Amino acid sequence: MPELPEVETIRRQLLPQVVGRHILSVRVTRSRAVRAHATPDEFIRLLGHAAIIDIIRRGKALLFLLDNGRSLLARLGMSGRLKTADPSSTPEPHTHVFIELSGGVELRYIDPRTFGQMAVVEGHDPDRMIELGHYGVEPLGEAFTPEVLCRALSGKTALIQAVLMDQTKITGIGKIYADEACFLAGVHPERAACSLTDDEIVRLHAAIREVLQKAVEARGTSTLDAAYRDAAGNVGGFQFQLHVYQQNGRPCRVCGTLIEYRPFQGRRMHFCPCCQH
DNA sequence: AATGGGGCCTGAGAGC
DNA sequence: TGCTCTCAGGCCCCAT
Repeated sequence: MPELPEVETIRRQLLPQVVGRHILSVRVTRSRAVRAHATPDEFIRLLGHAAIIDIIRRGKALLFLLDNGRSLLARLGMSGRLKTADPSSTPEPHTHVFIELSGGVELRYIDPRTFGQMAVVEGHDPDRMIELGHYGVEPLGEAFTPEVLCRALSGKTALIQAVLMDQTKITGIGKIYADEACFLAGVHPERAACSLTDDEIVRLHAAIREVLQKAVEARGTSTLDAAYRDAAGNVGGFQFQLHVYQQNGRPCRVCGTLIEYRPFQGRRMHFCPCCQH
C-alpha cells in the first residue's frame, strides 16, 4: 500500500523523467479514476497542454505542478501505481489514465482496486487546496516535534493506531508504518492514545521518523500481495526489515516471542506481546 | 467534536 | 480443475 515512503520513492523516480515536458494528449479509459470531475473530458480540459514544472509530495498525495497555475493530484489509494512508458507500448491491465508528454514519454496511471484517483486542482500550494487542506503535519518535516505528537494524542480515547493513521493529525502513515512505529517505540498499539507517558511520546516520535526514513531509503515496502511497485516497476526493499507488520506467527527479531495480530476496526494490528506494553 | 462502522473495488489465495 | 468465499485497506460518508 503506498504510504509516505512509497509515494516519495515514486516522486523521486518520476522527477527527472517528466519535469520540463509538455502534455500533448490525455486519455482516460475509466471514469472512476478521475471521479472528482463531472466527466473525464473536464479533467482533460483542465490539464490542457500545460508543462510539468515540479513534483511535490504531501502525505500520501503527489502533486504535479503545472505551468497553467493548476496541479495534477494523484492519490494512489491501495493499489495505484504511476509509471512512464513508451507511448506505443502495450499498457498493463488496469491502466486508466494515459498522459502523453513531449519527448516521447507517456505517464500512465494504473490501479486495479480503483481506490486511488487523479484530479486537476487549482494552485500549487497543498495547504491552500480544499482537497488537501485538512491534512496534518508532515512526519519527516521540521514542524513534527514531540510536542505536536503530544497534542495529537492528548485527550484521545481512540487507540494509538487510529490516531497515527488519522491523516488530519499526521499525514502519510498507514497500516504498515503505524504497526512498525509502535513496535520500535515499545508501545502496545491497543492502548488509548491519551495513556502514553511523556517518555513514550518521545520514543514514539523518534520511532515514526526512524521507520519512515529507513523505508524511504529502502524504496518502500512491497507486502505479501506485492501490489506496490515503484515507478520503474520494481518492488521495494523495506519488507525485509519489517518487525511486526504481516509477521504474525513468526518470532520477534528482538525477543523471539511469536508476533500476534488482533482485529482493529475491521483491519488487523500486529505487535509483539513481549516487547510492546 | 470525536469516534466507529460501512462501502467502494479487484486479485490472490484458501477451501471444497 | 474450477468454483465460491475471504481478505487486503485508503478514503469518504454517515450515524452516534
